[in-house]
Amino acid sequence: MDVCDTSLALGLGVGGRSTASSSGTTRRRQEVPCSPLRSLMAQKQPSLMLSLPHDVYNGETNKGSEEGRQARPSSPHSTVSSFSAAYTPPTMKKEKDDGGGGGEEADTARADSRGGSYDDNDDGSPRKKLRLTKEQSALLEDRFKEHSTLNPKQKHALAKQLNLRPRQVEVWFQNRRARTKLKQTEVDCEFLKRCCESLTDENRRLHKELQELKVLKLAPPPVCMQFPAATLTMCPSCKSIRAAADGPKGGGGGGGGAEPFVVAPAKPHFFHRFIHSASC
DNA sequence: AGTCGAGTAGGTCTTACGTCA
DNA sequence: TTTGACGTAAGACCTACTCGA
Repeated sequence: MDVCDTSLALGLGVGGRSTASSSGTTRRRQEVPCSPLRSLMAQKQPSLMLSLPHDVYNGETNKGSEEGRQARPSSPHSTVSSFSAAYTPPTMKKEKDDGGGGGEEADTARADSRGGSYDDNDDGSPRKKLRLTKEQSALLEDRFKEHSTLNPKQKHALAKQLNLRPRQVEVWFQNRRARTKLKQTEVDCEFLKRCCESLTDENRRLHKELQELKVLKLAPPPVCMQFPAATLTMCPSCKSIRAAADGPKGGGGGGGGAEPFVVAPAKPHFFHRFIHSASC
């Protein structure tokens, strides 16, 4: 019999998500993309196969997620535009019904009352960058925690509430998603690194054990092995292995008080979280 | 140097519309 | 004339990248 190969395969199947993580099928992702490693981390146990399923994100996807779909204007000629008053591509129609947002574009142009840092100047002078107030940021954060994406209705409502343009809200969410994802990627990367190190150590250890076993195999069998298998019994409670006193053949004079040979319960030498299932 | 609002490029998806068998 | 399939344009929205305050 051959000794099986105990080397560990460390498969880091980093499924290539094409740049178009928007692998197309999704329109509106409702939540922060669930990192492929989330589940792994949840287990707190690296697996031997650290594969990143090709598109976990798409698992969440919602070809059928109608919330976003419904929220979306059903026709190019309908309703809501996410573009701000400041930027309206020539080809685009001005929004007609804007869900009551018709007037809010005017509002939002004067978005900040705290210094007018954001003004739509037609005179060509560069626009100053907006800094959101603490209150605005806090509310946006709250909403982001609830949903990482907004449907147009929510966007307009939030914009109105914050006295911002819908476009600004939209951009904030876009940036927030991007930066959340970036952070998550860094965390995932760190986690994978640790997994890799851990598995490398484990592999090394198993190789060492394998060598030891090979040496043992060449050595004379341990004492317990000198008994015929049929004469060995294991105590169900203490798991001790005993040589049965009255074996089929050799009971002979054993019946008396002859203390049978006792082998201490074997430690599960090979047990390890990584290989437990495999060895069982 | 890091943060963050904003612009842009390029992608997918849906809808409306025209054409054709 | 009607109808279904198909191609296309337009618009909306997304991610990724980038810039600049």
